[in-house]
Amino acid sequence: MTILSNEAYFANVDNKVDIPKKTIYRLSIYSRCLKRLQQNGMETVSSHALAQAANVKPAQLRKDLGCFGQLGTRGLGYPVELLLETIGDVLGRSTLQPVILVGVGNLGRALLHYDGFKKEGFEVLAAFDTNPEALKGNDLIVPLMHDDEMIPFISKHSVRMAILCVPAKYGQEVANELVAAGVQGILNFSPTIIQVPEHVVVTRVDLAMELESLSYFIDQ
Amino acid sequence: MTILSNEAYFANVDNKVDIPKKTIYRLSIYSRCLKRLQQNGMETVSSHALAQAANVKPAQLRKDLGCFGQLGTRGLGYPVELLLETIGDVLGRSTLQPVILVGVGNLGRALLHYDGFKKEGFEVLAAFDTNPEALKGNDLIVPLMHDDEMIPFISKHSVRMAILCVPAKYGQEVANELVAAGVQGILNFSPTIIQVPEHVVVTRVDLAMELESLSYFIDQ
DNA sequence: TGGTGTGAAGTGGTTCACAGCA
DNA sequence: TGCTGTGAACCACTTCACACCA
Repeated sequence: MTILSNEAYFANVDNKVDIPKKTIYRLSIYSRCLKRLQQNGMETVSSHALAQAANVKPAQLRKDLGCFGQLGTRGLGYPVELLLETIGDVLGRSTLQPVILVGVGNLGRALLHYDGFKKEGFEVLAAFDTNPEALKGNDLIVPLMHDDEMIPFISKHSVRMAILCVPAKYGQEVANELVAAGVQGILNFSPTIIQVPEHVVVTRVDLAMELESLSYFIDQ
Repeated sequence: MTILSNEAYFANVDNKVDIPKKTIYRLSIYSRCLKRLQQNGMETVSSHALAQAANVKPAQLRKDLGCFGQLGTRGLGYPVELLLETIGDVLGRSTLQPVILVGVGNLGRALLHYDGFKKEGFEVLAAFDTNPEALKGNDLIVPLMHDDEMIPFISKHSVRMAILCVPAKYGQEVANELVAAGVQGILNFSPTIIQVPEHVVVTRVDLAMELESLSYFIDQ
């Protein structure tokens, strides 16, 4: 099993070029910055300028972009348009990725209202909870269903990614169901470590932990 | 300025022993696992068992714990109690850390209801928003105030950490205020890169980005 | 025997520094 | 001259492998 626990990592898959895991992560950042530049009518950027916007070193940016061959022109910089396209291709954002969300507590509900997902190419098809009736009153945008319907739903809609927001003690159990149903990527907000088979990728976002390590790094 | 962008890092501060940044991060995980073990009445754990629970290699766990000197006994394992205490000390969780939250949108509201923070030793003292009146109806547990009151509040209560949930376009602006008021650590949920002075630490949690990179790593 | 502690080797990623092209 | 592309040096962390101890 592979945990991309807030840093991390993966062995590369055959048909893809060998792109460092961290580079992939940064590509998303570059993409954001480039969109802003594009809106401002910029047509080219130097590695220096883009790096500054993304908060990395220029050399790092060039190395990252170097994975895709010759993209820039020396003495000039990189064409914004081309860069955006290339990154989009690599991240596979051409089509809208279907996603489901499990566990409609406070956090789950907030994430359902978060519009950033759709903006970045993900569509939350449905949300699942053990007690959907209790939540009916809320103004949810997506269909809310009972857990029992989850597995057939995943198969039917070929869902490959899930956002997991259930309480810690149900994390593993639900993860097992997700994996059994064919989910290959889990974004885990449950404050627990889940064990999954080799081919499944888990990214953990643990809010309390983020605060905890942050507090260590600030001067005392 | 230092960005602990979901991976992380930092140069170490003088008076502390040299603990790798990633180790700090994992200590939080170990702590979680140990608490569970403690509740189950376990008194000792082997590096193998704890490593498995935390999803790391045994050698890694031992290296991590090795930073604090001799903790375990050969042939037996580590005493759960002692380990928890030691980790608690290192992470500085003896006292309740005061924190504020800025930007009470969907995400901000969800985080205010999230009980994991207090459980891990953080207390959200207050929340700030540009339009607190509009939110008055909601059942918030913490005092909700207007942005204008933020800077004096930070000084008055010696707040050193802030959770930033404002829309992207206000991210930098609010961050500047926070820093000016004396905040040293920012947990940034705004989907934007913020620039801060050297001594301030920023951890970014970008939900859409997490999904994006996750989607890259699942098999196609 | 079982399991820690740890030097040494390995790995992945970052940064440098400079050659080379517009 | 300005800025990219990239080998080589560097660095942080991980993993191995084994000495050593209860």
